[in-house]
Amino acid sequence: MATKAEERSRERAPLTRERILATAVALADAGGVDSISMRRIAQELGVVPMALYKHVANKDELLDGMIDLVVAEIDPPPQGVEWKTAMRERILAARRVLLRHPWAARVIQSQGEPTPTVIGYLDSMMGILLAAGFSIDLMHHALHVMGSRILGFSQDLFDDTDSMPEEEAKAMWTGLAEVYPNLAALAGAYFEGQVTHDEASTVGGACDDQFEFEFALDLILDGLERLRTAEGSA
Amino acid sequence: MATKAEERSRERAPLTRERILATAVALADAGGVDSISMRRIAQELGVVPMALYKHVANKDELLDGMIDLVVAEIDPPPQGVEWKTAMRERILAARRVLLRHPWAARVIQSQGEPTPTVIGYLDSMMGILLAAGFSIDLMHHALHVMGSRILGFSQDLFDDTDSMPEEEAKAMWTGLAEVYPNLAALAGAYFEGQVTHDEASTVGGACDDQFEFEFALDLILDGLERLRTAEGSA
DNA sequence: GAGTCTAAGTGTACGGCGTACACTGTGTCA
DNA sequence: TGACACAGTGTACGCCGTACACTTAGACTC
Repeated sequence: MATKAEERSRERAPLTRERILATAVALADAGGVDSISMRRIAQELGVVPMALYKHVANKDELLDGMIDLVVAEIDPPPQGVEWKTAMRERILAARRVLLRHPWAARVIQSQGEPTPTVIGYLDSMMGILLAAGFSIDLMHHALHVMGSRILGFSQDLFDDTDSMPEEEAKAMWTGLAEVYPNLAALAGAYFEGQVTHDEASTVGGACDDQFEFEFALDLILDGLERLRTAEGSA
Repeated sequence: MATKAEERSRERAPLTRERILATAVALADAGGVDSISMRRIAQELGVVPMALYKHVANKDELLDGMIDLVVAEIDPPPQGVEWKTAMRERILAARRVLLRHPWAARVIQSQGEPTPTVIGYLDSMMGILLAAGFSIDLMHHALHVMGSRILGFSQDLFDDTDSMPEEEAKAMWTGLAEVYPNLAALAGAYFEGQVTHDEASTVGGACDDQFEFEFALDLILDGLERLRTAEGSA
């Protein structure tokens, strides 16, 4: 009967939780979060929707599984460097992963409870702080200060004018500027080339996300470092 | 014919965009974000679902309208105080509003473009910074640093053990602590009463959200103040 | 008044969703 | 050989947002 099984597996690999999750992630990478539906995933796997439920309890659990897959991609923290560098590198590693899976930030936020994998990640972050001599109290505050940034994203309220034709971006900014005086200042500076950001900004966008992310990250890390040394000397 | 109109209005006020939005907000306040569906809102108003579409383009626009209603509740910034105080107060005012409408943070984040009302709010925040002598560049960075916190929330990854029976909370923490060594430290401190937070913590929760929010806010504001004065002297 | 025009509210219907539940088929082991 | 477990199927239900064609009622003109 091996023949039949082989034939079967040649025409279609058996369904597994892993295959389902991988397919779901690929689908989300390609088409955004809206393209993950149980029906769509099943179709991609050449299977009837209800088949998925033999390997995954429900959609919520599937989303958790997808998050785990993504978080597992984050490189471990570098060893033998001071805490600030370790934390900085790890967070930027997380950011790189989340940029590869742009849907993940939103899904992580909209899921209620963090998955064990996420908790494990947080735990290792706590480890870095405690090893550096942070008190438990300050470590606790530190996590709250960093908030979501610790996972490599910081849902901004404004995407600025990413990937918009220059002409259109200009029209938008000046349109807005008529109503909002302070936004006008920002827009003006942008079109004078006055706002530069150290590097040449990404493809003409008004705002280099990566620069802003690191700027904020460093401000926060420096603030925490000051508190840590103050705590140590007290 | 006034009689008939009066009779009609006695039995049911005419449908308006305002009435729809107010009902939607009330519904969300009462039952969370999942209880806002076009059908549910219509039912609440004693009207057929499609009637809503005469006053609201689609569900997305309805959500935008709800956000506007909420953002409009935020008190204006105090006048005649230094920038840090003004910003702090305004952000805490925003937080108070968002605590009254717990669904709003999630909705604001999941809507793509910010509404004009939100942009107006951000613009007034920019005004505070510019008036305090921030350069346009630093003002821009500052907004990114504050991120969502500027609107009074900071989607945390962990809700700690809010509103959970003490017994259950303890079991959860110690259960987690077996697998996650650093979390164990936090749990230990909590149950020894070692982590105190200045005030008595809210109804026995491990973690006083308000305290954490203000701690993070102040750390960030202090960091920005340092950058501002450094910039001024350069 | 009679007739027309407009806009508010209705009713029906479509294609999507997650998933409950009863089924079929196939491989394993007694 | 027959019992059993379990992967995958098929059908169906009750939600969802909303397109589109309709009735109805008030306002406005002649």
